[in-house]
Amino acid sequence: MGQVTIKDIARLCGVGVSTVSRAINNHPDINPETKQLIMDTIREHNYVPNNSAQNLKRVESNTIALLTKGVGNPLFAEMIQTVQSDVLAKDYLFVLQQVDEMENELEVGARLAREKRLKGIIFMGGASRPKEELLARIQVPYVICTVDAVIPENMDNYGIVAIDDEAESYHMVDYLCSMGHSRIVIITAYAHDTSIGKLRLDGYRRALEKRGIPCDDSLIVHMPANGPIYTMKNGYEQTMKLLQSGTEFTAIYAISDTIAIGACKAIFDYGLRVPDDISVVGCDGLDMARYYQPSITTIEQPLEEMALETSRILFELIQEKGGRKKHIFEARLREGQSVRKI
Amino acid sequence: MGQVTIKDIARLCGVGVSTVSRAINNHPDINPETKQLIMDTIREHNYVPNNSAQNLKRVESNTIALLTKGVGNPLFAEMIQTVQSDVLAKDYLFVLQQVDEMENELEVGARLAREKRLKGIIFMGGASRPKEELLARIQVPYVICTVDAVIPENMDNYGIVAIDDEAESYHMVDYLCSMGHSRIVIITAYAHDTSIGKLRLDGYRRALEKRGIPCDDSLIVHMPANGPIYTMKNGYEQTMKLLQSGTEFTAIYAISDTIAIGACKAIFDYGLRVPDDISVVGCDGLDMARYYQPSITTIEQPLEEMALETSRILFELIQEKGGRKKHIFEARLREGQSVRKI
DNA sequence: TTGTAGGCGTTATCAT
DNA sequence: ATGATAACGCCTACAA
Repeated sequence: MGQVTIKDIARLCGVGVSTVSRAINNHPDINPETKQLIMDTIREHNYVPNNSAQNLKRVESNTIALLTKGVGNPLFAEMIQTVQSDVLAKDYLFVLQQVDEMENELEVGARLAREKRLKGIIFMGGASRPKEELLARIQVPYVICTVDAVIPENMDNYGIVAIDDEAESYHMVDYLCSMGHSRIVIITAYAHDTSIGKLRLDGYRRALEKRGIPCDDSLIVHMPANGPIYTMKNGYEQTMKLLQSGTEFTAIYAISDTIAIGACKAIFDYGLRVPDDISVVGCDGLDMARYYQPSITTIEQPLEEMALETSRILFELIQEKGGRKKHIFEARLREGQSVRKI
Repeated sequence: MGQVTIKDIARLCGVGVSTVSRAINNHPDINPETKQLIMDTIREHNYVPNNSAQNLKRVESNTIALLTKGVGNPLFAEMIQTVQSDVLAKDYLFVLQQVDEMENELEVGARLAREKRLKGIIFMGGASRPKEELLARIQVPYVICTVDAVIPENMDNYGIVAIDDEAESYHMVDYLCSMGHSRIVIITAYAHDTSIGKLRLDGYRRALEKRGIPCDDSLIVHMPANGPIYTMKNGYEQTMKLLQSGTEFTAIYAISDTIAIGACKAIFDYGLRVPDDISVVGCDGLDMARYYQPSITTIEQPLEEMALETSRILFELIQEKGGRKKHIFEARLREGQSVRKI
C-alpha cells in the first residue's frame, strides 16, 4: 500500500475523518484530548496531508509563485531569499520557477496560476512592455520586481517595484562625463531588447545629449542574440573585440556588474590597466563589484528593501483584491576604484 | 465565475468529459476531428487543467523536486539551470525549493515528497552524514549532488554525484606545498561542520602531514557560527582579522572561490599584493575566479556533466525502482595567476 | 469512438 | 464535540 491518508489516521484513532481534519487545521471546536491523540498518531505514522487534495478542495490555495529569468543572476538570488523567507513567515506556500530566456514569463505565469490555483505571482525580471493580451490572462494579483514595466491603463491588480533604470543610467553616464570622459562605450543587451537594456541605453543617450556629446554608434556594443546576456564571459568577449578593433574610448559603462567584471579582465589581459588606462563602471551593486580588484563603481539597488516591498505589496493586493501600486526606489551611485578623472 | 473546467469545455463542444480528457492526454482512440475541435475550444478559452486534480487522480505525479541550500550559491545556480532543462525536456514537472541554512533538507524533502507525491528528489548541498532515521522517511528515489554523503548500508534507492572533496583538497594543498609554501592558512566552514567543510579540512591536514609539515591550529580559520558561510564578506573579514593579528603565512586556501575573492580583497586593502606577497587559492571553479584580477587558482568541478549525471541517475532510479548509484567525478586543478612559487 | 459513473484525499456542510 | 456525506476537477474503467 502507498501513502498514509487521512482515513488511515481516522481509523487508527477510532474517529471520523472530519475530526482529523479539524485537528490538522486548528479548528476551535474539538476536544483537546482527541486532538492530542490525533496529532500523536499523525506524527507516529509520518502522515502529511496530500497537498493536491487540499488545493483541490480549498477555496484558497495559499500559494505564491516567484518566476524569474535565471536564478543564475546573482542580483535576483539575494532578493529571492528575502522574498521566500517573508512569504513562508506569512504561512503561504512558496514556489520558485525559472523561466527560460526564450520563454515568455507572463504566459508561464498565467498557466501556473491556473494549474496551481495561485494566490499571487512575483515576476523578477522580464519584459518592460508586456502585451496587454498576456497580462489579461493573469487572473491573480502580481508584482513585477526590478522592471518598471509599462502597463496599460485599464489593467489593475498589479504592483511594480523597481528603480528608474533610465534615470539611474543617466546619472552614471553623467558622472563619467563629469570625470572628464567623453568617449564612453556602453555594453548593453540585445539590439532588439525592450527591457532594462533599452532603458539603460536610453539613459546613456540622454546623458550624452545633455552634455553635448555626439552619440557615436561604434561605441554602442550589443550582445549577440540568443543565450544569456549578463555574464562575465560576454563582457570579456565584447570588450576584447572592441580593444582589438582599435576603437578609441576612455571608459566603459556595462549595464551589469557581471559584464563589467568581464570587461575589466579583458582590459587586463590586453595589457592595459583599470582605471589608469580605461575606466569601467557597472550596474546593480553586487557584492562581486565591491570585492573586485579594483572595486567597481556601480549603481547600487536596495535589494533587500525592494524584496520586502515586493512581498508587502503582493499581500496588500491579495487582501484588498485590487488596486495598483508602484514603488520606484532610488538607487545610489557607489563609487569604487575603477574610475579615473581625466 | 471562476476557472474554466473540463466540464465547461465538454459542454461547449457537446461531448463528454472523457473525450476532452482523451484529447488533452493524447489518447489514441479519439476522432481527429473531435480532437481538433476540443483543442481549439481549449485554446480559445485558455483552459488549463487543474494540476491538483490531475495529481490527485493520477498514479504518477510526474514531479521532480530540487532542494538546495541557497540558490544564492553560484555553484548551484548553473547546475540548477541544467537540471531543470533536462527534467522539463523529459516532460516532468520541476519544482525548486530553497532550504534555509538552519533547516534540515531531508526533513523538508520527505515532507514535500508526501505533500506533492513527488516522483524523485534532487538534493544539492547538505549534510555529508545524514541520519538514517531521516533518510528512511524519504520514500522516493533521490540523488544527492555535490556531497559524497555517507549512507548506511541498508539504504537503497538513492544516487550520489560529487567530487572527492577530501582528495581534491589534498591535491590543492599538496600543490601549494610543491610551490614552496608551508605556512598555509585554510579558511573553512563552521568548527562543528560535518559536510564539505570538514572533508576539505581533512584533505588539508593529510597533505601537510604527508609533507611532514606540522599542522598549526592558528592557521585554521573557521567561520563564525550562524549565517551563510560561502560569502565574499566572510572571506574578507576573516582574512583581515588574520592579517591584523600578525600571524605569519604565505598562502591562503579558501574552501570556496567566493571566500577566496573576499580574502584577496582584504589582502589588497591591507596594502599587500596577490600573489607577490600572499598566494590565494579557492575551490569550485566559478566563473568569478577566472575573471578576477589576478585570476584565482581553483579546483574546477565539471558542473554541467555533474548536473546531467544527476538527472540521468535519478531517472534511472525512478524507472528501475531501486538500486544505488554513485558517480564521483574528477575535479581539475585550474591554475590562475594567484599563486607564486617561493 | 464516445459517454457515464466512481473515486482519488481533503475540506466544509450538515446533522446528531 | 463529532461523524456522515457532498463536493472539488480530473482520469479511467466499463458500457454503449
